[in-house]
Amino acid sequence: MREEEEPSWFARFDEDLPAPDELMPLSQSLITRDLAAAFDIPTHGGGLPGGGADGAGGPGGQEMNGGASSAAGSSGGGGGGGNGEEPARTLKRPRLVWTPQLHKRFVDAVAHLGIKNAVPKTIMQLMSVDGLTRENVASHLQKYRLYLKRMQGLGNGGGGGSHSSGSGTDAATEHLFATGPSPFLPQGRGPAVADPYTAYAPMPAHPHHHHHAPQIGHFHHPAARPLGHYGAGPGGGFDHGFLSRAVASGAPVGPPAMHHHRMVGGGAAMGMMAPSSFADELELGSRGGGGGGGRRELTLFPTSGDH
DNA sequence: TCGACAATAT
DNA sequence: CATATTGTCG
Repeated sequence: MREEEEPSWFARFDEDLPAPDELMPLSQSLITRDLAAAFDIPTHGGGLPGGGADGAGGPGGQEMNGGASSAAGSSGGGGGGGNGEEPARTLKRPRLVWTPQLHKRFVDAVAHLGIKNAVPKTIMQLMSVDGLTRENVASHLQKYRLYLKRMQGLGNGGGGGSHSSGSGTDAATEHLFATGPSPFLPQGRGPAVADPYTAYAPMPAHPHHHHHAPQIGHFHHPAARPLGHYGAGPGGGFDHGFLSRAVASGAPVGPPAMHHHRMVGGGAAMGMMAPSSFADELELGSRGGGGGGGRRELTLFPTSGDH
């Protein structure tokens, strides 16, 4: 029984979630491609991972070819060589690697916003992920919606089937938007929306029909590794994990120069934005149950219907 | 070859 | 802002 539904959710926002655990937005991923690939990034030799040492596994390097990004590269030779400077301008950004963590943030943001405010712009701001642009979110948003739709339309099966069918709503939905109109809603609008949307569920398995390749997950190539809490420096870095914007390592590789958020000119706008807390925890390596061997990692969300 | 993700264009 | 389309990697 839940008694009062206090706005605790956001209260916890600044409380239990600075999560240094995963404060690694895109920088890592972004650089991984262009910069790292081109000249091995100055990961700040210092040792970004502080101790980590966990090898991240190396940048896999996804596209070695020029592909899209290459260009920047300047392959040519000459020119660019030495640039010690960041080609902030005119550089195309590699590609966004939606790592599970990032996705979780995305989902959480959407969940907390409510379908009504779940618009790319707001989501992006709520996420406070550096380098993330509206287009990125928008693109992913549509994918996410499709996924939800798929699940809804199908009644349920989606979830993997494992859980019961039948019943109803997924647990996820429960803590999804339904309750909790954001306290910081723009105009205070927002009486509960209660949208019958489902949320993201970690479906363990899907009859992936064919597909021969082990294609694991999606974080295949990027070095994507949650490690490395960049941020806070030894001196106190950030106040309290508020905005994680600003990449530490020196070079926000990704974002060329977009430091201007344009707030809504309207007025009240949202005086919020600053929560950098989300419950993120990645559960990897599900071993065990499964069984058997069949380790089929799924992509962010299984989009497989059947072709 | 197809499948899927992300970017881009409308 | 949402949707459709294209390109690329897998």
